[in-house]
Amino acid sequence: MLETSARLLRLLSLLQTHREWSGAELAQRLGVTGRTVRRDVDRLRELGYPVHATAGVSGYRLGAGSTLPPLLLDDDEAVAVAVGLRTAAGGGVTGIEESSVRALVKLEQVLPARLRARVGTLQSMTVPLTAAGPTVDPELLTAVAAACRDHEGLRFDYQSHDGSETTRLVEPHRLVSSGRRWYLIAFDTTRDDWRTFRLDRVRLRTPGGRRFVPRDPPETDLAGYTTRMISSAPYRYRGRFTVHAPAAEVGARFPPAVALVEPLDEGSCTLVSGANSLDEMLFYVMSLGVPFEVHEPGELVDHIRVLIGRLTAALPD
Amino acid sequence: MLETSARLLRLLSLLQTHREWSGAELAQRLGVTGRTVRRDVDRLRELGYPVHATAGVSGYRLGAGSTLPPLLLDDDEAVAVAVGLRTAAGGGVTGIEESSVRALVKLEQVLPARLRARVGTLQSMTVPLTAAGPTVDPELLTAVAAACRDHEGLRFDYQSHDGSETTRLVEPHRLVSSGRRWYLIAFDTTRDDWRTFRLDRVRLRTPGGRRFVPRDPPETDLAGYTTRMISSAPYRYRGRFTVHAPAAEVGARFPPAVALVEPLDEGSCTLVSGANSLDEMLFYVMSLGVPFEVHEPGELVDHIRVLIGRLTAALPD
DNA sequence: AGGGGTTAGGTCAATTCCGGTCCTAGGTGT
DNA sequence: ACACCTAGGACCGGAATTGACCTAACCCCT
Repeated sequence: MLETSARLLRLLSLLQTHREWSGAELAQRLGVTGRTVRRDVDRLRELGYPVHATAGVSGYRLGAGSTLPPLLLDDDEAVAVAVGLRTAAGGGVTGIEESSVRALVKLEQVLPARLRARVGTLQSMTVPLTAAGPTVDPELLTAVAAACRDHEGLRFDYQSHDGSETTRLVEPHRLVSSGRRWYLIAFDTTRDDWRTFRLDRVRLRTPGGRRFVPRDPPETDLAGYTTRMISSAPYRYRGRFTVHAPAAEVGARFPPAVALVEPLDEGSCTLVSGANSLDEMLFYVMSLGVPFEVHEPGELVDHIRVLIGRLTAALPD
Repeated sequence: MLETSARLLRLLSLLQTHREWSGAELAQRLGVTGRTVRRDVDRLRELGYPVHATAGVSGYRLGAGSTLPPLLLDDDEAVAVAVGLRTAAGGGVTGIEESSVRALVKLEQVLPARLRARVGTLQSMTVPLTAAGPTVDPELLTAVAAACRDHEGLRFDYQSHDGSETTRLVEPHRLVSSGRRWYLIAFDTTRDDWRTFRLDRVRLRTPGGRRFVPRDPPETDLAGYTTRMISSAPYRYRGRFTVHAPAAEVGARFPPAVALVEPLDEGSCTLVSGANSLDEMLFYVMSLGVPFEVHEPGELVDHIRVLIGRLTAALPD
C-alpha cells in the first residue's frame, strides 16, 4: 500500500524531530489506530531502525542502530547541511573533503530551487570571512563530482602554467583533494591520454560532453600520480608503515593524495603517507584501528616513545 | 507489505547514488520485474519525489522537487555531514548556526556508535587548525540543544564572572548564538526565575533533570534579552527597518540575537538588526524577499544609493 | 504497596493491495 | 528504418493491511 510506505516515512520523520512520543499522539498525527502505530513501529524495527520504547510515561524513541536511517530534514536544516558540507569540502587536512563532496552532490541533486538560492547567498556571505588563500567554487566542485559519478563528459577552458587557455573535452574519472587544492584526473579525449587538472584553473562550459563508458585508468599511472602528489605536496613528513590489514581495506580509508598503499600479502600492506606533523601522521595510521609498524621517519619513532612515556605517566598508581 | 516499503527506500537510495539508471538495471538490483519498477517509480512520484525519465538510452533520474526527499547517506557521507555541521554550528555570522544545531541533533541521535567515534576524532583534528578564540564543545552544544527540543531538565556547574562555581538545575528553553558565543535561555528552578547562561561556562553533569512541561517565557523578557544582546554584541552597525511582511514570518527568519521584530499591523513590522558591515546588514534584510524601508543608519541609506548607482551602470545599454 | 497510564502482542474478518504476465503505444538515438 | 527504452492498461491469484477487542506486563507516582 502506498499509504503505508508514506506513513512509515512520516513516522520516521516524527521520531527524528522529537525524541519521545506516546503511542496515542503518534496515532493521532498519522491518522490511524494505536494498534497500527505499534505495527508500524514493528516494521521500522524489522527494517533495522532501533525504536526503543519504555512503558509508563511517554514512550517511543528512535535510537542509534547499526545503520543510518534516512534523514528527513526541513528547509532550514537542509540549507545548514549544504553550507556545512561546502565549507568542509573547501577544505583542509582532515581527509573528509571527498566524502563531503559526494554527500553534497547527493543533496544538491534533490535540493528544491528555493533552497538552492539560499545556500548560494549564505555561502557567499561566509566564504570571504573564513577563506585564506585560493578556494574552489563549490558549484564547480559539485558539478565536476557529479560528472565523475555519472560518467558524463566535461568541456572546459583550462588555463595552463604560462597563462594560455585551451578548451578541453575530457572523460572525468576522479576528484582528489590535497590540502586546499582540488585535482581532477580525467582522460583527455582530444589528446588521447590521461591528464590531471587543477580545478581552480578550470572554467566549465556548457554544454558538456555526452555520457561515456568508463575506461580503466592504468593502475601504475594512478599509483604514480599518488606518489608524485605525496612528494610534491607540501607535506613536511613522509611516513612508511606496515599495516596488518588487507590493502583494499586500508586504501579505502585514505584519500589517494594522502597515502599510497601496496599489498604485502593477504592480510597486510605497506602504507606510505604524507602529513604535516607527527601527530597528524600518527592520527591517520591510528585511526585505522589495526596493528601496524613504523619504518620511517625516525622522528616519528622517537615521538611515539615520548607519547608512550607520557601515557604511562598519566596512569593512576 | 514490508518488502514494498523497504524496496521504495532502496530505490530512492539508488537514485541518489547514481544520477541515471535504466529500468532493467533497477529491476535487477531490486530483484523484481521491470513492471514493478515502473510501479515503484510511480509510487515515488505520487509521494512527491520527481523522478524524471527519458526514453531511448538509460533513463530514470531523480530531480529536485518542491520537497526534500529523505537523504540516504553512507558511512563516510554521514561523517562528513556531521563534521560539516559541527564547524558550521561552531560559528560565525551567517545566521545558520541554530539550524545547524537542529540538524546535528537529528543526525547524532541516530548516528551509529562506530561513526560517532570517527566524527569525534576528525573534529578534534580540525578544530585546533581553524579555531580562533573560544569555541564551544560540539558535544555540549548538541546535548543542550536536544534537551531544549525534548523538554528535558539539565543539571550543570556554572562558572560565574568572578570564577565561583555553582550547580544549577534548569528547564532549558532555547539556545541562541551570537557571533562565536552560544547562550542558553532557561528557567532556573532553584532560583525560580529565567536566566541566560554562557554555554562555554557550562559543565554538564549527569544525571540531568527529568522531563518537564514547557512554561511560557515572559514575552517582554525575551524581547528585552534580544535588545540587550543586540546592543551588547560586538555589532558595528544597528539598523532600523520597516518590513512589509507579518512579524511572525520575519521573526522566524532571524536568530533572536541578531534581530528584534515588532509588529506594526497585520502585514508589516519594525525590524531592528545588528550587523558588522553595511553589506551584511543589507543582506539580512534583502534575503527576506519582501519590500522594506530603511530608517537607520544613515550610512546604509547612502550605501544603498551607491549600490543602486553601480547596478544601474552595470546594465547593458 | 497500589493504581493509572502505557507498551506489547494475539486473534479474526473484511478490505484492499501487490506482483507477475501478458499486451500495445510512443519516444529517442544510431 | 531499426533497436531500445519508458509508459501504461487489463487481469488474476495470493497475500498483506487495518481496525476492533482483549489480555499481559511494565513503569512511575502517590
